[in-house]
Amino acid sequence: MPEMPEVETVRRTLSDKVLGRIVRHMDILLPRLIKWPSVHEFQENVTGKSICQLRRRGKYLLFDLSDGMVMVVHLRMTGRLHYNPVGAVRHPHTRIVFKLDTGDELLYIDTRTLGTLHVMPESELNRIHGLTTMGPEPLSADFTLDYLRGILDGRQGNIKALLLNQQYVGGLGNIYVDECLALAGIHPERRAGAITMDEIEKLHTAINQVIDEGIRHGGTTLRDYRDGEGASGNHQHHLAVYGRASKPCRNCGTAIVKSIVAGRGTHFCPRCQT
DNA sequence: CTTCACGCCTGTCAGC
DNA sequence: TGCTGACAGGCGTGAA
Repeated sequence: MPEMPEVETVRRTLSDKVLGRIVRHMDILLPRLIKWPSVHEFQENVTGKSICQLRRRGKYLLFDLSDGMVMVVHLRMTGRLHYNPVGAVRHPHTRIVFKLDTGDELLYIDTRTLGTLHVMPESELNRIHGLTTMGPEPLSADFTLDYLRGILDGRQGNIKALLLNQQYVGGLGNIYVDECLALAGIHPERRAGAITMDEIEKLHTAINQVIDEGIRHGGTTLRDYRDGEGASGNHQHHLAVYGRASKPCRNCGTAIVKSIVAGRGTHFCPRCQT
């Protein structure tokens, strides 16, 4: 569900509200979401600490706690973090409640319960494989045109699978990959290594532009996604291809095609993307 | 090494 | 109305 723009929006909408707050108590309603260390240790390591900083890396959210511990949350498909003012009713799919010193709550909500939570010292974050191996993010200084050229060079797989792989580019997911390829005019099944220099430039620009717009629109709400205050995003109104199967391409009017690429539902314009 | 199918979960929707 | 199967924004694992 949430990709980089959504997770970044959650971070922004939550930061002001939780920074400096102390976690007084936790209700872990669904213990199996805690992946490290044990549920008991997790509770001990978080309770009584204040939240000093809220960071994001790719699709991970990192809560820096007052004693150097870091709580790492990944929302996977349907995870949400909501700031819940004192007395407000809890979402029915609330799985973990962080009770703050103000009486307000931070809720971890997750319909499909695929999300993950870890807590560990900063120095041990390498326990989380997906964090350790993550490639540079769009809009970051490391995500250069040369870098993109380098990871495409000689690659036999299709471009869609490559862009979905967090080891190459961190933060892209199924929606934004389709949107990036549409903007760059590249067919999702093109062999990555066969993409021309000219197209790689377009793709590099497209990735940065799509992610930037996604963030500026507060993310894409198709069904489940909400920001830290429970509000929907707006980027769903600006999508070029995702979710628009059989609707006319905004550029040429040809019907958008939906197929399966890299095992995922994939949308593209058969005329504009070659 | 890469690529693919699958499992993890619940909810929704199309088709019958 | 009710049932079944496909599918959904992610990612780790194991097999090929």
